[in-house]
Amino acid sequence: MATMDKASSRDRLLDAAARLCYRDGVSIGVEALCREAGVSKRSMYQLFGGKDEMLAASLERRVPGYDARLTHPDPQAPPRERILYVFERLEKDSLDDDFHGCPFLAALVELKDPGHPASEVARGAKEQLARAFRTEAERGGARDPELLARQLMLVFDGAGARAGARLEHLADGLATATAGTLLDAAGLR
Amino acid sequence: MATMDKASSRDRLLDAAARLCYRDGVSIGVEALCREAGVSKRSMYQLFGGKDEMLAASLERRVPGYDARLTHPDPQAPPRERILYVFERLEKDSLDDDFHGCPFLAALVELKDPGHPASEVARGAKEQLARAFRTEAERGGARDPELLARQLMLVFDGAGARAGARLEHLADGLATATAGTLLDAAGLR
DNA sequence: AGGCGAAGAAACCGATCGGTGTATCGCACG
DNA sequence: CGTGCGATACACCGATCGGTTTCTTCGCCT
Repeated sequence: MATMDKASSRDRLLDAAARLCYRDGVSIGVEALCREAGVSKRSMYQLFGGKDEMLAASLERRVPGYDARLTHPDPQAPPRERILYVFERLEKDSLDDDFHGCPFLAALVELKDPGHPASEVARGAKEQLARAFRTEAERGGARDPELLARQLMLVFDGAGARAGARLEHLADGLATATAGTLLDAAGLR
Repeated sequence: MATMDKASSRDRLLDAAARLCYRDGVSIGVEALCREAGVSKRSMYQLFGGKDEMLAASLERRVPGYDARLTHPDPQAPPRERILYVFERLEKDSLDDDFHGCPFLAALVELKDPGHPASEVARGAKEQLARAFRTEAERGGARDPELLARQLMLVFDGAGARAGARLEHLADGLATATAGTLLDAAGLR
């Protein structure tokens, strides 16, 4: 069923939404989204019920890949390495010309409504990264794992936002160095 | 000239733009802006030439007050105190129900175009704060003042964005503590 | 008092917004 | 071979977008 040219209408729609919303912001029109996906507006509304729901679904779909991209390939690697890997990845990604920061934070900033379905998805995604930091901080014997995780999130989101807004170039390892300083101070071996 | 009910049309327009854009985002309509300011669209276009220019002017107008608000009242205070004062202010401001983070960073995130007149103003405002950090870092004898200033900006913008997006509560001094750790590591006396 | 310019109100422009209604098409299934 | 459903194309809805035009009103200056 569905026009399976390559992917389902639903998937093409979610991909188009992810790409265009990331590039142009969530204010992008439904018409443009559907045109890009090669799907009729009618199908879009039947599949998702509205722009807000589709936006939320689109963000949700990005979560696993986003997390995987930031996760050190070796689960046994030392906590410090696994944490710093996240910042190294961020720095590498930020070199891309079409890098615009964390898509979840951007969505939260753009739709200022915390009750928006997409906002809740985005919040969940950010909490997931914070939890990952916390877990590694505990594993590494940090003095205050929760505090360290929150500090790392400040640096991660600050670096992402600033690099995305072209306020900062992370090429010299600024984010990694800053995270490393915080790890040192937290006694993370 | 002008209806000087209280302030000039120009000033009322800039204030309305600052308030509404901060609360609802820069996608707010020109109509709503003018209605709020009690100024006709005609006058708006005569005064500023377009929405983009008015938005830029509105942001520019906020710069001095924004800087003043973050600046320690005593210019002779120790650099460490003057730097930490910025983060204390941020934390206090973030408690406000209608806090939505740094208006300049938000504008940069929302209008993704770095060439937008308002984006350039916003970039200037952020550079000004970075310079202030750098100056204090030098005064305090930090090991690498430029690096420290950039690190502090990561924390400042990360904290502002996350608190504004309701991802974090800074009430416990998270930002100040993080900044303090970085100051320690930089050897800032 | 007369007149001039600045500002306001409101209609208007084409385009787009999110969202629907309708009629057609194509394909799988009975 | 139908039949029915899912997807499409496309017109359409009222509202709003940024921006312009017209007309009127009002305040100030000579």
